[in-house]
Amino acid sequence: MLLSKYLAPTLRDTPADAEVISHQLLLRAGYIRRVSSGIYDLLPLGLKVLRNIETIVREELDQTGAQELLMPMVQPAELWQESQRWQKYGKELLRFKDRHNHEACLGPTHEEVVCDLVRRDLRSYRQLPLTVYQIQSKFRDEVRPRFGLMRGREFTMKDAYSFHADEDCLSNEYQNMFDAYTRIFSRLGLSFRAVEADTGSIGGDKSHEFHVLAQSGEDLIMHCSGCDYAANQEKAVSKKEISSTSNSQLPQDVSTPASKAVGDVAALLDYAESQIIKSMAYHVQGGEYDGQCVLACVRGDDQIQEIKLMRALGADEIQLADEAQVQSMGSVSGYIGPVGINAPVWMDQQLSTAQGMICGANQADTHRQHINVERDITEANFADLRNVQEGESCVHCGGEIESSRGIEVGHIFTLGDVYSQAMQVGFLNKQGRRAITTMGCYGIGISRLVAAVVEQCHDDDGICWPKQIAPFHVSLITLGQSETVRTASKEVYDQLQEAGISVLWDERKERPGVKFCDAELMGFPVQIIVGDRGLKEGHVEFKARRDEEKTSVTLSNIITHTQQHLAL
RNA sequence: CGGAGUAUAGCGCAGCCUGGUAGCGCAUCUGCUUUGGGAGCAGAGGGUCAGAGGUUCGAAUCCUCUUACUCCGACCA
Repeated sequence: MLLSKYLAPTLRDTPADAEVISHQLLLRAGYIRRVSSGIYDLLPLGLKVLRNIETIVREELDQTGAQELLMPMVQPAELWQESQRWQKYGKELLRFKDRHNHEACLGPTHEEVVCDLVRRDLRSYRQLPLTVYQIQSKFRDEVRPRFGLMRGREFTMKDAYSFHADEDCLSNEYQNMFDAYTRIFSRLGLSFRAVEADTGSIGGDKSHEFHVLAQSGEDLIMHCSGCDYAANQEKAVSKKEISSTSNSQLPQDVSTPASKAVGDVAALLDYAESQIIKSMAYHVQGGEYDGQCVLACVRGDDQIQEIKLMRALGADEIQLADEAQVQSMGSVSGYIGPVGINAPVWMDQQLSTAQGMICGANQADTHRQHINVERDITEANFADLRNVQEGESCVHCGGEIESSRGIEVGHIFTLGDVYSQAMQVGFLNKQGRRAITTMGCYGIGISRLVAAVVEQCHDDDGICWPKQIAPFHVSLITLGQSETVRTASKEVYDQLQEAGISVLWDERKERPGVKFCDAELMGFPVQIIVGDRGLKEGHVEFKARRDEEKTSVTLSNIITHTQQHLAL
């Protein structure tokens, strides 16, 4: 391919609206262009990378015995109504009507469609297990698309779905997928980590996320320095040592004018922050407490983890209560406490045996001290509601918990029968009885991976693609316009292609500096430079993208030298 | 959806406060020179100043509304 004819427009300046490095470099190096918020053109270079990633994903999934198929992007509302998700999914589901006034949506995920497909033909346990997958465009009308390919509204995803006769079989496949994912991300040359995760709106119970470690990651993951334990912050647990105080005094109000924040109260009354019960009122939607307010409590030096709270409550959505809602609970904002409040109380389990605590007294400028949770808050429910913090101890090995930022590029779930029950994906089991399949689902954000790789593989000059997914193996750079260099370049160009090495030939009438800079920016693993200077001695120059130095190689050796470097 | 901001040539920006000829750098085109890490000189093209309304003799500039985009929060591959 000749660069002069190739649609790979590079930019000298960084576009102002690109925040993260992958977005900037992909725009500057001519891989992507923005069409609309969260919606991108993949230019030829970008598409090549995407396809190369797909190939690796495909190879590894085919290895597991999963079968590739392709489901539609446009999906009828009926299927989503059947699974109840037409109501539950919210605004991320882009809905519209066709010319017959039938409601439909753009698929953000394909559980409904795949269940509908499988249930039509599934008769017997003998047909199970079955795993299918597809690589396809998804559309999620994200509230806030950002960071280019990292969080688009339209994006390419590999999604796989497995169907099983029993839980053991599902566990098996889950592990298969876990292993396949590990191979995939390793082959992509990524530094990544699998972490325990919350299952979110997809539902089900067991779940791991695969995170590419990067400063720009949107997720916080907690992991142990001493063992394999790693979890998304939404899910992470830890041991926290708290020096227990015993208290025999009875609860007593204490005046705390203008002291709402935990720190103020602690300072005023000379308490440790961990002696304070931090109380937050939430308005709940969905589940047992639908439409009500509940009170959530953690120690003053902890943070409430709202995802954990939502799961404990079985809620679909929670929001901090507003002033009026706080009043309806019989309290005053800033002085909320679990004693005598007119609302269900949920406390972090660390508080279950706490003594000598202080909390809001539900009246202005007043707190209540000498609280023993067991004695004084008898109606409370307990659950893990707190955010794990760095430096706490691992529940498995006692090691220290550390945190990293990560880009979620894969997520695997055991779904159980959440969808198969709703969609009635049934079969006859060994006993001849009708049973419902148990399911797993497994996603990889392919287009997000393009960005994630760039986040991990770049330097000040541009992208440094791993050779497995680089759009071309070689940038062939011709310096000058002389007949000699052209002829020599053409020869190298032809021979590379014959050897199965893909090459983008920069034969433009540009100055050397421009060509070098563009080559670094685009980031192919190898640069071969043909100039009059070297040709006089019968050689060209070879430069690996990651190396500073160029080496001289004779014209006759350049192909094998390149082959060896790429290990093709 | 809440909060904050931006919108002027392909990209990066100035001009706006204090209303009066639409500008700079890079990119593009032509010519000459140059040619091993984003060249120099000379010339040229390119704009409904996001859109609509208003104020005014006169609006990129002041006012109102609309739209798009970005950033910060809650959701996700």
